[in-house]
Amino acid sequence: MEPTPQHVAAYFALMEAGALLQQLVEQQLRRDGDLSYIQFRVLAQLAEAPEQSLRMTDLADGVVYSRSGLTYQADRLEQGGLIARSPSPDDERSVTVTMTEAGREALERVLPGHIDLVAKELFGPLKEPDVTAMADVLTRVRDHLRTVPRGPATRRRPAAN
Amino acid sequence: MEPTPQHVAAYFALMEAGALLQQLVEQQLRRDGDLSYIQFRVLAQLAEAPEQSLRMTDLADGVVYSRSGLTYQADRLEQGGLIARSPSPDDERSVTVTMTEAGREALERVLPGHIDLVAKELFGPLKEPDVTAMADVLTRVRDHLRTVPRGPATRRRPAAN
DNA sequence: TATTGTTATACTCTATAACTATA
DNA sequence: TATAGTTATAGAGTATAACAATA
Repeated sequence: MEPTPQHVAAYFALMEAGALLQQLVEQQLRRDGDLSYIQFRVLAQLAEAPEQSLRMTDLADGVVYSRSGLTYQADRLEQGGLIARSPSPDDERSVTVTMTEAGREALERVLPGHIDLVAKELFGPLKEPDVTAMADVLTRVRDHLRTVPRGPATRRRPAAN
Repeated sequence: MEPTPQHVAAYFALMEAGALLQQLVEQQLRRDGDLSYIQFRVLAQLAEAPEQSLRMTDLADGVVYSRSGLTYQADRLEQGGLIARSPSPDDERSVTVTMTEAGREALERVLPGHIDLVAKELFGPLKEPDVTAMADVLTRVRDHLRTVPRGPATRRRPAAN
């Protein structure tokens, strides 16, 4: 299975573009709101959730994280006053995470620069048809990749024990 | 500047596809050759270089790394016997990094699985025209992103001091 | 027994600044 | 003075396993 130069170019371009864009995004989020990308995604998920609340497990699913890793990030966000944790009403084992007013403000403080950055640095060099093609192709790639078993972060139930 | 749903979809798909693919790649490299992606890239660069040798600075440029970060990785690779460091002949300040035979073997041990993985998980869901479109669009995005000043890793000379 | 979440711990990686040596 | 590279150190993030509490 020899890959063609086109395949090699596409692979490298995806890996490098993804890494570079993420670096820029993290830099912007850190500068404008002292947030990591993970923390930004946690807040963004809470913002879309009913009552700005989700259980820890639901957040971990969305962010593709290990449990303890999410606990770590939740600790950070709680120390900063951006989220609050409370026992869940229905299931006493669960912890409900709620975005605070300060959390919403942090998200809103960061969003305009975020949108600007993406518009300028990602879409700047593209024309409309390019955006359509990119969304089409990468959505299919992402949807496939989501189905591929990954390491510890995804393995909720070890395959064979 | 309201982004269209197409723009949002393209942005999220790129970020997530890039992250998922990188996770899979790192998992494969670790499993097949106990290499991190960075270490893999260092070895790949050395493999293409004349006499399998490059200076530390050239490597840092290629891998987009801070100096001390590269020293750390070089230490690891040297401990594993995959590279060797020697004083440069022309410039006594420089260190020339050379891939050892064990380094080449590690690279070759890892490459088939790497190519298989990418063929299957990245290009599996795509048809040929998709690959062409992806290479075209993402190459332009990457080339633009390369020109954007990033954080510490790139800042060789601080802007204004 | 299984699930939710936390804790303790160790490890990897990255960044900064101070430092040595050479150009 | 500037450049190449290392070192010391500190900090962020992640994974594992053990744990407590609830289902």
